[in-house]
Amino acid sequence: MAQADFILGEFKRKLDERYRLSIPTEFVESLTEQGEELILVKERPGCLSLWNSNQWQGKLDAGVNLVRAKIEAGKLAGRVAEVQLLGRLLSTRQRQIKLAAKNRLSIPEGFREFLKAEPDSELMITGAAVCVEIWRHDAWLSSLEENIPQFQGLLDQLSG
Amino acid sequence: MAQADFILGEFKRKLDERYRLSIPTEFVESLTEQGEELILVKERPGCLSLWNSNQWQGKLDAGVNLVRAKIEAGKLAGRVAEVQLLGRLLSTRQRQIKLAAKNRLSIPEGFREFLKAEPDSELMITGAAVCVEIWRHDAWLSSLEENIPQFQGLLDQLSG
DNA sequence: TCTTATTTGGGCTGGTTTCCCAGTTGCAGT
DNA sequence: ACTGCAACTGGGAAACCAGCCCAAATAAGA
Repeated sequence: MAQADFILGEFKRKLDERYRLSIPTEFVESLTEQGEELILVKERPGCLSLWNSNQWQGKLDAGVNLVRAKIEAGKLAGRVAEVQLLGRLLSTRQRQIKLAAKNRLSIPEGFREFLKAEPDSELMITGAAVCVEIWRHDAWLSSLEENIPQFQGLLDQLSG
Repeated sequence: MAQADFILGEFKRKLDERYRLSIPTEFVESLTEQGEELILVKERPGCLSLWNSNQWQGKLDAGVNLVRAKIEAGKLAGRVAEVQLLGRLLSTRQRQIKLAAKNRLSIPEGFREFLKAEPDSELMITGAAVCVEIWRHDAWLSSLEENIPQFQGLLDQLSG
């Protein structure tokens, strides 16, 4: 996996009647070595994201460990309900998956409802720099409309 | 590539049934050394622009590379969502491509819809000083009608 | 007019993507 | 525990598409 490079590009794919779709080889190669597991995540509505395990763990562990440490230190004693919620979200939000032959991903129950994609519908698979995202087509369009104008500002902000 | 010279001229070309068209040698030579990659960009409706990678770098990649470097250094760990958004926008807006033999460009899926050009339709390929643009014929005409009157003013403004 | 270069059209091939079928697993009801 | 239904998995086959190449047609130049 070429860690340094951004994952970029967009592809249209069709969900088959068994809720499976094939991920472009290009993306699979930038995400993972052959055979490795991937992490499928519910990050934003109308979209599922696909991460390299290690990268995702790094991103997640950083935050979770902090919380854990705080709990140990008794600093979150009064906020048990919130910690519980966090735990609940951690449970449903992500799942380890493995691609089948021909880079085929079968979207698990639970993630289907979240994506709200019907069998036979068109999906957009796009590179999002650090991960790959699978969008319901209409959600993709509206997300673009909303965010394209901010492009330059965002770039300035991140690079500045 | 003659960096100093403006790229000028216009040519009519036909999109074949496989969404391919040949770029005039003259343009290819001013854009790039043989074999180099080019950047295809959705900049304005009805039109795709074709840039030299390095020149595009000046406009944009400089910033993008900065972001990339920052990520490597772990400086954007807390702003992954923004990086993702940036990646998403980069994915749809631009794409690295390579010309096939005979300077033939095949317009990728995704850019076809943006250009809204049917197979067998007429396209205008025009020099735009710093890049080459590929216009749907009708979009070209209306863009001309709109902008020609401003020519003198623009020239004065830029030279003054 | 003849030669050369450019543009356009189409064939072929190998890799992707989609479709289809069969075996398997898991669950529920009897 | 057995049976039947439904969902999931896997693999093969067909369809599709992009890239590579060649050849005809057209334009340009000598």
